[in-house]
Amino acid sequence: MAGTGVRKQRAAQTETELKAAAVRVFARVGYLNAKITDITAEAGRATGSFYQHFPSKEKLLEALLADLLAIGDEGALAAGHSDDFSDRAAIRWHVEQFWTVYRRHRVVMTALRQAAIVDPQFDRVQREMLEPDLQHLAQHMAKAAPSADPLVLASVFQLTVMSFADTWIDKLPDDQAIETLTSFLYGGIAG
Amino acid sequence: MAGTGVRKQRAAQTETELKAAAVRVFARVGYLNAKITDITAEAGRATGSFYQHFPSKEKLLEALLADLLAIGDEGALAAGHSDDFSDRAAIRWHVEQFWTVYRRHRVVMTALRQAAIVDPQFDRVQREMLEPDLQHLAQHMAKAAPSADPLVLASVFQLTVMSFADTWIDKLPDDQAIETLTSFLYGGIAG
DNA sequence: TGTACATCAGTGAACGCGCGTTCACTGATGTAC
DNA sequence: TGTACATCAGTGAACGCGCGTTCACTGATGTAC
Repeated sequence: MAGTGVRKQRAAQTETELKAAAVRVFARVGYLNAKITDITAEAGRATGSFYQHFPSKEKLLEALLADLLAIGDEGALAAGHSDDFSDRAAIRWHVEQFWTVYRRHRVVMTALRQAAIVDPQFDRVQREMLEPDLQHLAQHMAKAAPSADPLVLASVFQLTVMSFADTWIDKLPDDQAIETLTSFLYGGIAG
Repeated sequence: MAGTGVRKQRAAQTETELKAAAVRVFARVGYLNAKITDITAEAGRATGSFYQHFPSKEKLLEALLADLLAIGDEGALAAGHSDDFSDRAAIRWHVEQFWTVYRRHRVVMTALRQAAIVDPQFDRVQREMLEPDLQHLAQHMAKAAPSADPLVLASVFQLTVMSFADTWIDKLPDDQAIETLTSFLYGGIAG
C-alpha cells in the first residue's frame, strides 16, 4: 500500500501489451491461426508470461470482447434517431452507426466470428451480442413494412450490412459505402 | 484385365464412402473441427485407409469441390432467364437458382468457407468459384441501375443471398425465403 | 486349369511434430520488525 | 532508516497431449508360365 504499486502497474502494462499484440497478430494471421507464442513474441515477452494474465486464447478473446462492450458504442443506438424505416435518414443513421463501430472493432469482431465457427460457446456469445440490435431493428421494420416478418427483415438488414462491411471496408470510401448500403436497404425494405 | 477389376472397384467404393463420410462429419462438427480419424471411423475404415485416397484433408475437400463442379449446376445459369434486373421475375429466377444449389451443396460450401478462413489457397478457390456468377450478376445490374457501380451491386446481391441462406435455410420454407429475398433485392436494386 | 509369385487395398499400432501448458528459477518489489 | 524475509511478475526450457502421417503386415486379387 505504501509503495507506488509498481508491481500491479507492471502487470497491468504487460496485460495491455499482450492484448494489443494479440489484436495485431489476429489482424495479420487471423484468430484461428494465431499461436500463443506469436502473441507473446509480438509483445516482446516470454511464452510463460501469457498465462499469468489469461488461462487460454479463448479467455483472451473474451477479455477483448469485454473491452469492446465496455466502450459501449451500442449505447448510442438508444438515442438521437428517427425510429421509422420508411424514413431514409433513419436507415442511413443505422448503417453509419454500424459502419463506424465495425471500422473501429473489426479485428475483434472478425476474431469472434472465427471463434464461433469452431467453438459453440462463442457462437452463443456472438448471437447474444447481436440480439439487442436485431430486436431494435425489428421494431423499426414493423412500421416500414408491416406485411413482412419484422424479425426476418431485421436479420436481412444485419446480414447485409455485416457481410458488406466485411468485404468492402478496405476498398470503398466510407461515405460511398454508407450511401450504397443505405440506398439498397431503403429500397429493399420499402419493397 | 481378365478379372472383374474387383480391386479398382473396391478402391473406388471406399473412396466414395470416405467422401460421403466426410460430408456427414463436416455437417456434424464442421470442417475445421473434423479429424481424419473421425472421417475414417464414420466410414468404418482404418485410419491408414484415408491416405491411400487423399494425401490430406485439404485434398479431400478439393475432391468434394471437384465433384460439386462436375455436376455443373452453374451451367444452368447460362440459359432460360431474362437478363434484366428491373424485371422482378429475373431476380426471382436467380435467387431460386442459388437457393437450390445451396440446399444441395451447403455442407461442402460451408466447408469451403471455413477452409478459406484458415488457408489462403482456399480463399482464392472460393473467390474464383464465385467470380463468374459475380460478373454475370454485374451485367444484369448495368441495365437495372445504371447509376450505381454494377460490381458493387452484384456483390451486395451475392452477399445478401449467401448470408441469408446461411442463417435461414433450415428455418424458413423455401418459397417464403425466396419470396422474401426477391422482394428485398428487387426493391434494393431498383433503388 | 493349376501353381507360384507379384501387386494392391486395407489395417492399426507406432511414430513424431506442433504447440499449449507447466514449472523451477531470477530479479525486483513489497512487508515486518 | 535498515535488514531479513516473503511475494510477485516475468522467464524460457522442458513436458506432454492430440493428431496427422507412416509403415510393416495381412489377406485377397491379379499375372505369368
